Amino acid sequence: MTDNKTNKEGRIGAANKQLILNAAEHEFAKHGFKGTRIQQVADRAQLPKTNVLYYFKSKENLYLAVLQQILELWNSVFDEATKDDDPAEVLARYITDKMEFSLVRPEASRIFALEIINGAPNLYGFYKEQHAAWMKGRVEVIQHWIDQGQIQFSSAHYLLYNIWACCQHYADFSAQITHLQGKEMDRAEFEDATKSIINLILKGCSLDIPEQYR
Amino acid sequence: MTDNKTNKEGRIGAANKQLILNAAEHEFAKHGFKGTRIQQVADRAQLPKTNVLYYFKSKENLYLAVLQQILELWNSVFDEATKDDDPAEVLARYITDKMEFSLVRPEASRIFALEIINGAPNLYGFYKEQHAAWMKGRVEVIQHWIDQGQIQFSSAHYLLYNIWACCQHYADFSAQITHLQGKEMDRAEFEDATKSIINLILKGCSLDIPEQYR
DNA sequence: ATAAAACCTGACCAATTGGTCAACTTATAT
DNA sequence: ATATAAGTTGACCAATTGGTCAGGTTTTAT
Repeated sequence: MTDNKTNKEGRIGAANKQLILNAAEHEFAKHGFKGTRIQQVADRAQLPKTNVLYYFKSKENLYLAVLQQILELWNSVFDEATKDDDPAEVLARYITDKMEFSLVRPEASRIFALEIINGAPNLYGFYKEQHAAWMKGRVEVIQHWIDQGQIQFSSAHYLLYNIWACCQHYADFSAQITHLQGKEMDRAEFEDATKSIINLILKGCSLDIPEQYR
Repeated sequence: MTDNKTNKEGRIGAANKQLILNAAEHEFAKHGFKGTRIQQVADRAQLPKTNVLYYFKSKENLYLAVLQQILELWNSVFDEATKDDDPAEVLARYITDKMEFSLVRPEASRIFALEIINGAPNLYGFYKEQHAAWMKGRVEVIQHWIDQGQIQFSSAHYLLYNIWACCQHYADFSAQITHLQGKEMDRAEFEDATKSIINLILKGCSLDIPEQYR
């Protein structure tokens, strides 16, 4: 007795859905919601347009599915850090995780950025509260470190914003960086950039940089 | 003898063009190029759609005009800084200028970000070389400071990227910040955020923070 | 005064595009 | 074996939208 029994979709459906989601992520990242054509998604997935609409009832539905899939990957060990952890270790690891995501899933990062720039109309409802709760917990941990004098920074909020900004930048603005440097950043350069952010943030907090992140 | 003689457009045209450009900046920032409807721009400018197309031949033309207008404001005293200037002063001022721009022209910042995220297809040609030349000059100045031991940072490029990222963030992600803080940032908070970035970058470069930016 | 240029706009069109539908084939459970 | 569900797809449609055009009014230079 397989799980498929209770599930409406068979194995073909599951495979095709993933194919379509990947194609859609690519197209939405490149053209935004309005700019993306279902036909283009279908072409990239090598399926007829009608087939795309068979699995995802509408364009909006498809977009929401893409968003949801992205948010499931939006994790880091930082999510579970407590005030008893070492700030330098935790922050350096968080920056590393975020930069890794910018490197391996730049399109997911861009979709997220586009969504926020547009005022996050589609994240409302299934992400808003979750995100606010996450933020509250993380701010508490950081604020504790600040209060205890373990790190020096004016505000836990601004510290997090600055970390996000720097890491997100390498995904969102990769076109600009590629142009300015004459070629795409490779993994080695990404690691240099990661170190530069770790150095910046940790020095900014008056923290020593752990050996493994130097 | 006025300048208007040689100019194709009269004073009415100049005024209406500006009205349309402002409306277009708002719409493009909110919906992107594809998502923006000429009709919406016209409504916002309180003019008939045909009138918009009378002044700007096409949607693309209108968009390019908006972009060009934005780039004209993209200036800072940093542009003219030389290696003989004081790094702390110059960097603090640059951050202040960029944050001021994020505060007073967030929509312009967002259009720029959207353009870059989409691979900057429209900036090619009339901005690409100009921007690369600017970057080259600025990197030279910063690299000189690094070589002379005046500032400590691994790479002039990454330093600039990190500054941009932090400042741009407050314009592009204002929806997220507004949501997380429960209200829009006011000028006082913007100044706190600016100080936090100055503190971060200057400490990251092992620089003392000038009195006026504390 | 008057001609030319600039400005204005309602009516219209061709192309695009998200989505529906009905007829069909393939897979799967019993 | 066979009925039922899942998957497939070409034909088609209604709505949207960027853009044209022709005929008008207003502004401006002389």
